Amino acid sequence: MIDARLITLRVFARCGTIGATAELTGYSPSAVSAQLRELQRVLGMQLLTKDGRGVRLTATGRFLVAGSDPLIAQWESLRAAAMEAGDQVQPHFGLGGFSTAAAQLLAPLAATLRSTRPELEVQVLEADPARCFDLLIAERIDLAVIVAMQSEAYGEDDPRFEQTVLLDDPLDVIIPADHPLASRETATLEELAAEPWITEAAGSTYHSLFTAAFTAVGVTPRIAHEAVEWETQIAFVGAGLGVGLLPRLAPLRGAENVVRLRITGKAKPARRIVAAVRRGSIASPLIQESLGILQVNADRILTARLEEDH
Amino acid sequence: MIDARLITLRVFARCGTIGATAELTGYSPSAVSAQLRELQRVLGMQLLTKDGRGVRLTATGRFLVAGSDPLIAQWESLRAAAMEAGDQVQPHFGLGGFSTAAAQLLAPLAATLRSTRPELEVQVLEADPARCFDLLIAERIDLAVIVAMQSEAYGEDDPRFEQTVLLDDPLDVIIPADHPLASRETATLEELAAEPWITEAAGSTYHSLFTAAFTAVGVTPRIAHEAVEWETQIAFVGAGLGVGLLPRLAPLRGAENVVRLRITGKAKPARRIVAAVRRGSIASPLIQESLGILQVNADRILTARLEEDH
DNA sequence: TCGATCATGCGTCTATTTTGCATGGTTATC
DNA sequence: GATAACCATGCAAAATAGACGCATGATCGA
Repeated sequence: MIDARLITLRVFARCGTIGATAELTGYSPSAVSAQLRELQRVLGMQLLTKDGRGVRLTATGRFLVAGSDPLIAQWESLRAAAMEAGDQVQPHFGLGGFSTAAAQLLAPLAATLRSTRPELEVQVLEADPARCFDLLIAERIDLAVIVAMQSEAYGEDDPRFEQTVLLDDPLDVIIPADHPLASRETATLEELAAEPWITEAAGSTYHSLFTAAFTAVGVTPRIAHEAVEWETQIAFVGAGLGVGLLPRLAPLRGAENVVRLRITGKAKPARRIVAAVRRGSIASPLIQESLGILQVNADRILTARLEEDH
Repeated sequence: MIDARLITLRVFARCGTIGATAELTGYSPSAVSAQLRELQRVLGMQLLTKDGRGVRLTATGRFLVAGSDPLIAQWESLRAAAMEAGDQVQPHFGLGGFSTAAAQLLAPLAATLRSTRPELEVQVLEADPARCFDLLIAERIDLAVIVAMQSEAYGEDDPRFEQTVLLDDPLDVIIPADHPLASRETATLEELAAEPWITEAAGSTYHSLFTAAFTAVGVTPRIAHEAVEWETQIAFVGAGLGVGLLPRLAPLRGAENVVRLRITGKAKPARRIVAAVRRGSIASPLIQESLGILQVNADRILTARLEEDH
C-alpha cells in the first residue's frame, strides 16, 4: 500500500540509473522517468538532479529513501499481522533464487505451495543474490533463497531485510579422474594450492567464496581459467584443464572424467544458504509456511548427507 | 505516499457508509465501492461484509485501519522531515475551520501565506470540527482550526492527530436592550438561569458548550428557542425572545436592541480554539509557519481584549 | 571525431478509473 | 402491511492517467 512511485524511487536509489530501474521494475525507462518526475511534483521536493549523462539523488532524495525503510517495514508488518489475524489468502507470491538454490530448494517449495494453495499464483524468478535483493526492494518477489554474501550493496544485517539461515553447503573440490589424488576421498586445499584453478570471473557472484576459502588457509591459488556456469567448470575439469570448487548441492550428473573430493583440514569452506524477505513481512503466514517448507527440505538434505558420509 | 485506496478505507472506517465516504473524499459512491473492492483484491483480504442495506468493516478491516494509524503518522513525519531538511516547497495546502474560527484566524492565515508563498496553492474549506477531522483523515485538508470538543468520534488525544491550543475564547451573554440587566456590564449565569434561552439544537456542534457552561454552575436553563447561526440567535435576542451565549470572537456587528455582557462568577465559560494536524506532520515547515502565524493572531486578539477590558 | 550510453520529451495508445444510471435488497414510515 | 427512502453495486460509456516507442539532446569514453 505504499505508493508505487516511492517504490520506484527506492529501486532507483539502488541502481543509480533510470534504465536499470526500468529493467528491474518492469517499466520502460520513460515510464520510470515520468513516475519520478510526478513524484517530485506531488511531494513538492526535488529528489533528482542531473549528473553527467545520468541523474542522481539529491540529499533530500537520499533522506527520503533512507527514511522510507521503516515505513516499508511497518507496512509489511501490518499486512502480515492482518493476514495472520484474519486468516486471509494472498493472491500472488513471488520467489527468487539462484541456480542450485533455486533447483534444490525453490522448485520443491513452489511445487508444494502449488498443491497446498491452488488458488495462490506462485511466480519464480531465477536471479543472482544481489539481484534478488533488488527484486525484493522492487516488490517483484517476496522471498529469496540465496547464498549469503557481503556485497558492497547489501550487508548481512541490512535494515530492509530479514534473513534466515537454511543450511551450510560445503564446497567440494573436483579434479580430473586421472589426477594423482583422484583415488582419495578427501583432500586439503593446501595439497591443491599449486594446481591450476578454474573459477568464476573476479567480481562475479561466487568468486568471493573462492577467495575466502583460500585466504582462510593462507595460500594463494593460481587461477588458470574462468567459467560462468558450474556445468562449464565441470567440463573444463573433465578436460584436464585444472581443478575447481563445487558446492555439494551442485550435482556432477555423472560427468566424465571428473572426481569429487571432500575438503578436509582446518578450514572447511562452505557457502551459507539463507532465505531473505522484506523486513516486517516475516510474520506473514505465507512466508512462515514457506520458511517451514524450506527448512524441512534443507534438513532433509543435511540428513541425507550425513547418511551418505556414514 | 500511502495508497489512496487505504486512505479511502480509513475514511470509510470513520463514516460507515460508502455514500458518506464518497462525499468526504470527493469520489462518486461507485468509485469508492470499486476502490474498496480492488483494495481487497490486491491485498487478498476480506475487509468489508454486508450488513443490512449497508456494509461494515470485518475484524480484519478494523485491524488494518487501526494498524494504519502509525503508518500514516510515520509517513507524515518522514515527509515533514524531508521538507525541513531539504527546504522544499509544498505545492498544495488545505485548511479547514468553522465559522468564526475561520473568519478570525483562518482567513488572515490564508492571506498571509498567499503573500509570503505565492507559488503555494492554498485552499480553505469551511466545515464544523467533526468534519474537519474527517477531512484531515481524508487528506483533503492539512490543518484545521476548530473548537476543542470531545465528540464520540474523536477524543482530545486521538492518535491520528496532534492538537495545539491557540486561545480560549470566553462566552458572553447577549440580552435584549430593554432587559433589566442591560445597563450592567457583567452578569452571572445564576442571575440568568430563569431566562428563556436561545441555543443550538441538542447534539449540534456547539450545544455541548452551552450545557457545559451551566452544569459548571449547577443550574438548569430553560431552552426556549433554537437557532443554527449566530446571526439568527442574535436576531432572536434582539426581538426579545430570550437570551443567549455568544463567543467573544463572534461579532455583534451593531445588531439592534442587543446588549452583550461579560459573564462573571466562579465558572467562566469559554470555548477552546485549537489547531489540529495529522500526527507526524507537525514538524513540517509549512505547518510550523502556519501555527506561528495563527499564534501571533491569537495573541493579538488576546492583547486587544485585555486593553478593551482595561 | 565517432560511437555508446543515458535521460527525457512527445505523440499515441492502452489500461485503469470514474461517472451516471439502473437494479436489488433492506429499513423505516405511514 | 404497503410504500417510500436509503444503500451498495453492477454495467456501459466517458474521461483520465499512465505506459510505450521513438527521436532528441547531452555527456563520456575511445
